[in-house]
Amino acid sequence: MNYLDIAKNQLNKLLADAYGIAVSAGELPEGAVIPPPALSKDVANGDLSSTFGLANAGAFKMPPRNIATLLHSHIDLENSLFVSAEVAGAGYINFRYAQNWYEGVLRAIAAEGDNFGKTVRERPERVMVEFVSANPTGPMTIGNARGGVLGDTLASILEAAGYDVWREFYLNDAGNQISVLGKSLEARFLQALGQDIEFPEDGYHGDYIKDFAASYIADFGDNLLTLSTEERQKALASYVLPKNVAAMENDLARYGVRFDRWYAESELHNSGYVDETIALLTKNGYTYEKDDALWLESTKFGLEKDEVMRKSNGFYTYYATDIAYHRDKLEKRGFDLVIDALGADHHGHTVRFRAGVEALGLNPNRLQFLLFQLVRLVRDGEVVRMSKRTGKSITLSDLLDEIPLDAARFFFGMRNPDVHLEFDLGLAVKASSDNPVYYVQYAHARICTMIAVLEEMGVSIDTEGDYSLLTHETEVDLIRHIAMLPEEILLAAKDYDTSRINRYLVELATRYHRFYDKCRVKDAEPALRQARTMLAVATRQTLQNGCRLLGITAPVKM
RNA sequence: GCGCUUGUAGCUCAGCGGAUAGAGUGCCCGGCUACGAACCGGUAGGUCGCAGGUUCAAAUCCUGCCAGGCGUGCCA
Repeated sequence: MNYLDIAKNQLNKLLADAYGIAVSAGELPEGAVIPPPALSKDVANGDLSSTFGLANAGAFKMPPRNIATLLHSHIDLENSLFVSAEVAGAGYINFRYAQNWYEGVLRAIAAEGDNFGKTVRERPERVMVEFVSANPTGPMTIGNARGGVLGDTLASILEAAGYDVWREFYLNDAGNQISVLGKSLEARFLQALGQDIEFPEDGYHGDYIKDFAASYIADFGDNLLTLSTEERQKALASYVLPKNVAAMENDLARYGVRFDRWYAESELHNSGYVDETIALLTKNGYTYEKDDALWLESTKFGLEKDEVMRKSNGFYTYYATDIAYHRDKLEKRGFDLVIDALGADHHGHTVRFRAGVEALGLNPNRLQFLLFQLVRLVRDGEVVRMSKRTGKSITLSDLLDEIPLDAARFFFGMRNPDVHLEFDLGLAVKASSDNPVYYVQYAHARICTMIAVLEEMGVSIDTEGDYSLLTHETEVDLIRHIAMLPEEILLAAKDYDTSRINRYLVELATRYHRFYDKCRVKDAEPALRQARTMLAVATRQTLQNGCRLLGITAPVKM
């Protein structure tokens, strides 16, 4: 249950009713706007507040405080979730939750358990999140790591927000990069066999190419020497591709990321779906031929220039294939919404993809993007570019060798996607208070130990308490914060900003630590002890539900 | 040049139309005979990049500048 939302809705109605009375009494003119009630930043100003007076000052030509006072005189809090309403400041009306609101929150969590925080929709929209989609030509990068966490967590959050979610990895196993891979492998293969071959300038220079060539020779010797260059490159690429895909799958699984499907680009080609899609674009009248190439009139859809679909050498561009892929997602498979998680270095794709979708006659708004900025690794205040151990650029698997999984997932997710992420390697492995992961997990472990002690004393964690005894400011504050989880999930889902949940959990842990510091549980009077125990249980549940969304553990002991 | 994006405390970042701009970290100070001190509390620290504009109200919206990042291939 979203108790914040329930309170806001009720408050809206109370305000509308009061306004109706004021209008019929001739005290206020008609045509007011009733702004949605907002959470007060400062508890001194109550829990929810209305800016009705301020918002209508211009229209009514009355001082805001007078408007607020008039409206306030007609607000009836009888049988509501609020205990008080008062006019304050320049013209605010501030409301305070009544006891039954707090009790409702705690009862809801006890009843909902693992489902607390979720929103249920009658007809869930089908959403695909496509993420990582790293090139299968080499190891995954730190950028892929951030994309992996953001995509996977967004998918989880969308599920919790009531969507039917599908996770997909688009595997670029065709096209130019595969032929570059073949060329690079061939050069390394021949070099390893003693031939003096120049390495292609546009080839993949990483040492992993040498390693693969060596591993091929170890497995099969020099049997490719008799083949044509083309066949040799193909054979080497086909040898490496599945190995690399398996390695990626393995690294991602280690990272807690799994996909419903790895969609191979080659399928789009082999099935003729790319041909068919390009034919459709032509039929829609948006293509033309020039310089032996086939062009899309993308300028008709807001792009600066037209784009090539089929190159003069007869091959499709990535763009043509991507349009087919998005048609497959939206039209063939019928997802209501598709979200592509892209690194900011690919942000140019967003307008191009939308243009392609629109040229197909589909609504481009069904395609959305989670753009994230790149990652800067830092250790001891210095930017880290290379792996200490290997001297090469740091890969996802290097990172996982060094950083605990929970820390990696938390750190990659803890910033708003559109800000550059500074990843502090030193901090991530630190088991202390300044590490936010441990701070959150410590709160959970602390609750677990305390509850174990209480149960030994015979305190039940299955019976309700007299929640009206929870009146200390740290108790009340904790409950208020617990109640916000469903709303936080909805906001994170709406903005594609999963870092809200990271911040929420840190805040929740803070509220719990404060409560723990100020309010003894074990030594309290039995009735109060019972109520506080149930508050701790509710906090534990909320921490668990939040951690599950982020894909991190909530340990019983640390 | 054009497009996207970011500029908030020493550092890393929240806040994105409402009441005195917040947190973590770092500096300094204080708190365990205790259900885990991996915790809590306090002091100090800010022309919210700059300049205009809209509004009862601007860090938040609009415009123009300045600075950083990214994009602008018959690469993907």
